[in-house]
Amino acid sequence: MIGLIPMNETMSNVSNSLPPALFLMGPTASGKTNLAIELCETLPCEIISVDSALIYRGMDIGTAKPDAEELKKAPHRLINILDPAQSYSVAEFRKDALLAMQDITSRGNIPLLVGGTMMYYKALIDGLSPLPKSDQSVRKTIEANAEESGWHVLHQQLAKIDPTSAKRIHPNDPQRLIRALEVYLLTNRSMTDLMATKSVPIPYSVRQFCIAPEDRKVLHERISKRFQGMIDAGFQAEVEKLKDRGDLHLNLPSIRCVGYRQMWQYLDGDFDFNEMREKSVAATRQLAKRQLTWLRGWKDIHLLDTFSPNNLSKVIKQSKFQL
RNA sequence: GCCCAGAUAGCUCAGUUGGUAGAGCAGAGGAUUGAAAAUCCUCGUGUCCUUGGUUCGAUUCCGAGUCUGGGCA
Repeated sequence: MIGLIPMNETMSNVSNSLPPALFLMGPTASGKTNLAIELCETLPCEIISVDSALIYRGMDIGTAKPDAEELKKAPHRLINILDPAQSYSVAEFRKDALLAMQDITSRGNIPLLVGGTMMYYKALIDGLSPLPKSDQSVRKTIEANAEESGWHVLHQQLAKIDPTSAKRIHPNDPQRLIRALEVYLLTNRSMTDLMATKSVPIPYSVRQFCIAPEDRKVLHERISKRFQGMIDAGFQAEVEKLKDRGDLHLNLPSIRCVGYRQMWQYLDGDFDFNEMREKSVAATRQLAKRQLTWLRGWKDIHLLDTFSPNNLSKVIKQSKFQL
């Protein structure tokens, strides 16, 4: 087995006894997938996807999922694991990813985690608190209450049972409000209370890399071109097929994915094709912006030269790690 | 060629009974614990098309011009 030994002081604060793992992060359309596949050609790596959209079967074009040829070259774990009617969670991701990492490590290879879902990385690295999983019926009850008395009243209720969370969560943020109330209804304990404990951090010596754009404009250009490419590749037909099933809708996490939501609304007649295109591209830019917000100030991360991730040796040299 | 309606933020537009203006979208920054490609917070100075006139003062009223729609020839 090949070990990666950190040469850089700032990144060597991990025990040498822990197995290595590589993380490759970056905003959407930055070229993560290509770089990861290249890395696999030279390093004994196996890829684990860190992406909340690639998990869905039948959502290929709009998620920029690696194609069959790429997957043959470099298989990705944690893609195509769910039907679009289902939903995933950060806790399930952490569990699945750790299992996959363990499997890869046990065979003497290095887990290479690639993707842009930053909360998944965060939870994987730092661990999660022992919170209950979501419960649809409880959520329905909460939503019905909100419908009746308004979100502000629910926020006031939260302030009584969990003042710390209420302070943290904005009254206009229904998603987090529901979650905090749900946790209390399911456990009779406040979210703040439960968050006092956290699962152990990741048992790996993690090397984190980021492909960051030197210029936002360049990324915007890539996003726009990529969306046109998706349209040319039959994105509309892909969404039509999902819509024709009849059991999917706009409230599902899958259909809320960037591009899918807008195409769905276009098919509903909410706006014309051009508007759909503009809204989709804008939503993708906004996604990239949020990803960059996570990345800015991310600890122990090494920046890579964005749009020329061509040469593996260069990457390794830049990474300040020695094989 | 004539008539009518427009011309205000990157875009779509509102508005100022004359005291130099504000929404939505886009954009920027931030948050982020089982939906996260989600959800939410904060951020608005721009020759108010040009040019004459009236006025203490015009983006606003009047005239002319330019451009863009629509109608009539």
